Amino acid sequence: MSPASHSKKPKPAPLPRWRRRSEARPEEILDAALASFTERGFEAARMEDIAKAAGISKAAIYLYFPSKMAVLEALIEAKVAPLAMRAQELAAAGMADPLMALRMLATAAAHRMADPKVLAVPRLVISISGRFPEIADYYRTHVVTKARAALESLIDAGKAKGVIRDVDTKAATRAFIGPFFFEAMWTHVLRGETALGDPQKLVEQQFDILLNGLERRA
Amino acid sequence: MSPASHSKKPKPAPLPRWRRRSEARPEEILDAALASFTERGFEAARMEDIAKAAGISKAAIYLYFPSKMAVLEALIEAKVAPLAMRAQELAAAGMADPLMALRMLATAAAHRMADPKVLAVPRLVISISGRFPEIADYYRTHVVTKARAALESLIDAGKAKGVIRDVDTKAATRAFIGPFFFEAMWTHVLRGETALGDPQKLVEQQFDILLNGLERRA
Amino acid sequence: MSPASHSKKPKPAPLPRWRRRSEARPEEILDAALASFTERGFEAARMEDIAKAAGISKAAIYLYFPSKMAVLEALIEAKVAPLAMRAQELAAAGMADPLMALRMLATAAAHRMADPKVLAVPRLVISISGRFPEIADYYRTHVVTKARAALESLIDAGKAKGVIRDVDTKAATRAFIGPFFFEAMWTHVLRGETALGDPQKLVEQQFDILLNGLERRA
Amino acid sequence: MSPASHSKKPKPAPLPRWRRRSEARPEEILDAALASFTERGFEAARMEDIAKAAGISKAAIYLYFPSKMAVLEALIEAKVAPLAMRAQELAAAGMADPLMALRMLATAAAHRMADPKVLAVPRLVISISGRFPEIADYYRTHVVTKARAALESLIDAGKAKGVIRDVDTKAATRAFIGPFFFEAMWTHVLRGETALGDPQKLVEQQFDILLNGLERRA
DNA sequence: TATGAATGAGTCTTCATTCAT
DNA sequence: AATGAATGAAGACTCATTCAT
Repeated sequence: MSPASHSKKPKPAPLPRWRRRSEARPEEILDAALASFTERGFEAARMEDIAKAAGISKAAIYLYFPSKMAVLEALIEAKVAPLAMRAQELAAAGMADPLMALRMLATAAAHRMADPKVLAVPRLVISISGRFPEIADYYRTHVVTKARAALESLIDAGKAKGVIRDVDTKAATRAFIGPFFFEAMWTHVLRGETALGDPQKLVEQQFDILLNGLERRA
Repeated sequence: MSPASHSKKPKPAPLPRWRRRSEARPEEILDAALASFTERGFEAARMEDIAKAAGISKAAIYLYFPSKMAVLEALIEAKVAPLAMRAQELAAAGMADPLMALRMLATAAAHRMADPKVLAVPRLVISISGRFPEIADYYRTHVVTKARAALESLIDAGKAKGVIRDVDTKAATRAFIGPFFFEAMWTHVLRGETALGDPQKLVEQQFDILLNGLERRA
Repeated sequence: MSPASHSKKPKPAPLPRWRRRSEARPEEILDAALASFTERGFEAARMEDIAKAAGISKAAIYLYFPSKMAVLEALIEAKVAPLAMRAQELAAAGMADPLMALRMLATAAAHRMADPKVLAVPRLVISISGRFPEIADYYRTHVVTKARAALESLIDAGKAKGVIRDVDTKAATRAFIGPFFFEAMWTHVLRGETALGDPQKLVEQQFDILLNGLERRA
Repeated sequence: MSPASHSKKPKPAPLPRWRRRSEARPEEILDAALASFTERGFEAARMEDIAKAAGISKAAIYLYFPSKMAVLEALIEAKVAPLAMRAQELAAAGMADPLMALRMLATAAAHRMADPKVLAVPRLVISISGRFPEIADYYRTHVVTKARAALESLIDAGKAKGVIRDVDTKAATRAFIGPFFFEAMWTHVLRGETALGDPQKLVEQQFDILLNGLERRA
């Protein structure tokens, strides 16, 4: 799938300065849409609300996107693009000291997770995956797969360097991502109380187990 | 919250065999609804489709549930009740050998996860949590919290017995649940290929890391 | 129109004593229907409510009447029949002393008006007259026209006897009925406070004006 | 009660001529609604019909009124407002010669009664009074009570001036209104034949009795 | 570019009526 | 005679989308 097949992406190139504002419109719409979609779900979100949140009229959305579905697609695409790139950069940068890199990654993730908006897109993807499987595919291919790949390369590097045991790489990836993913869902989706206002603590605890395991050894 | 306020469940006790049918109706409807809700989302699911899937007319649903929302609530409640109980039983049964109990729990979970329907309710809860936070609360309170509690008691038991290191219990719980949850999402929601047709393998790999950690030690 | 063309009027004549009860059914239904129709209007009244009020099941109504409309027709017919007869009796009985007869009629009317149910049928007729003009016609022909005729014959008798001035008979009829009709609407339909708990007082006041006029004469 | 809570009446002041249309809409809708409600009753009237009669689409009604009920309320309110005012004006104007004023009032009423539409609102109120008593209250308070008050002040003025006998004022009011109200119902609701194409004749006859009474005096 | 007005295509929900027992 | 279960048809209301300006 290629989300964002909305045919009217209006960028005729050189526009006078005083029209810059309207160039920002699509993004404003997308932000408003993300908020609405997350809060009420794709179906229940009303174009009118999105418009209001974006500060324009309902009809104006159609100047930028041909349909509600197109807004969704553009939204996913827009929010996804940066992520894939960052994952690869981080992986590359961390080759020298993979354990340290993982720890930094986890710290960064824990900090970002404090912001509920970070989960917005994944939640949205989960909630519409039944109805629009192509979007799930798109998200998997462009985000999750790449993130996993980045992590796997770090882990493999760690194994090569001898600082990581000879574990199953995919399993190690799951072990790394899983707890954070779960905590995020717990906090922001299920609205459970986080034991830890301090993300740093979350990372430490998780890494303690991740690196040393649970079992008491002699 | 008490989801499932469908007021008309008629059970006057001893009905002739050939009328039993109507007693089964609510459950049939709930099953059909779960399928529809998961596949298309709560909003997009049409009562007509649910009815058709349950083999009755649209209007007949309203003999058993006063509204679409009530169907949703009844659904959550019905699917949740058994879970909470099982969690506590398992925990109790495993006090003697907590590590073994955890391993068995993981194995059971891995096996059940092969069935996409197992994720149906959690997915549904995630997808409507924005719109109906009370349902998220209900699910957290009645399912996730109890499952966590059961796991925590096992882990604490392990620590008491000296077979588990002195780790943060909540973190250990996350480390236990997270990877499975993540793998389930990957497979059934994001439709990613599972490397492992064999759930047993998944458990082993995950436990290898969980118990022994990642770090190579001297 | 012939209201009450419901084909299944079930009266096969000689029924065992223990079935008497079911013979009363049609009337109970009609009473319940009148209450419902008056309270909520013909359209808004639900067969289910009528049934409940009559102490039977919804389906049972259809054993006696083929449709909701038929219930309405039977109802009007049933409530109307006695009235026409009484009007003529009263008129006949009053020929000897018409003024006294009118006064007695008014007194009787005033007393009955204390009971809101008396207005039930007229209200019903008014409220459905737009939709079912035949019913309005039926009511006019069988009730109002006959009542007017009875009054007119009394007034004519009074004129013949010389106790009533040579006024327009129809106008006199209006002058007689109008104030009571208006007061009834005011009290029971518009829910206005009656100045008079005492119907007798209403009659006296009205007759004072009716007989003596408003104008002060020398 | 404050019927007519339709929140979206858009009047941002100076609109181009060719858009005035939309300003007239609410009234057009109300007129169409009154016709439909009177003809078929509130429940039986379909929004689609009202829309068609107003020359717009069903959905368009909802641009101006949030619900069918709101249309009803707005309707009552709109039709009621002018009446109350007029009653008071007339009363005030007639203080000098109350008998003449009453006669003129009656004449005006008789003429207006020739138009079936004049009864539309009262009929509507009667037909829904069971279901929506607040509307009956509203109508009583804002129309009937005021009209009565106006008449009563005229009658009291007549008594003060010595041109009207010392009768019960409320009774005199009923005697004045009643016959016209009854005749209107007879003609337009019960579809009875009016003896009088000539409203003037109706007034004369009625006043003959009203002023001089029925009884023959020596 | 921008929008207020308008609508067609739905969806939930209700209810008179029928059916099987 | 009686009823619980079931349904077809209909109606209020919503909303993505289009149109006129």
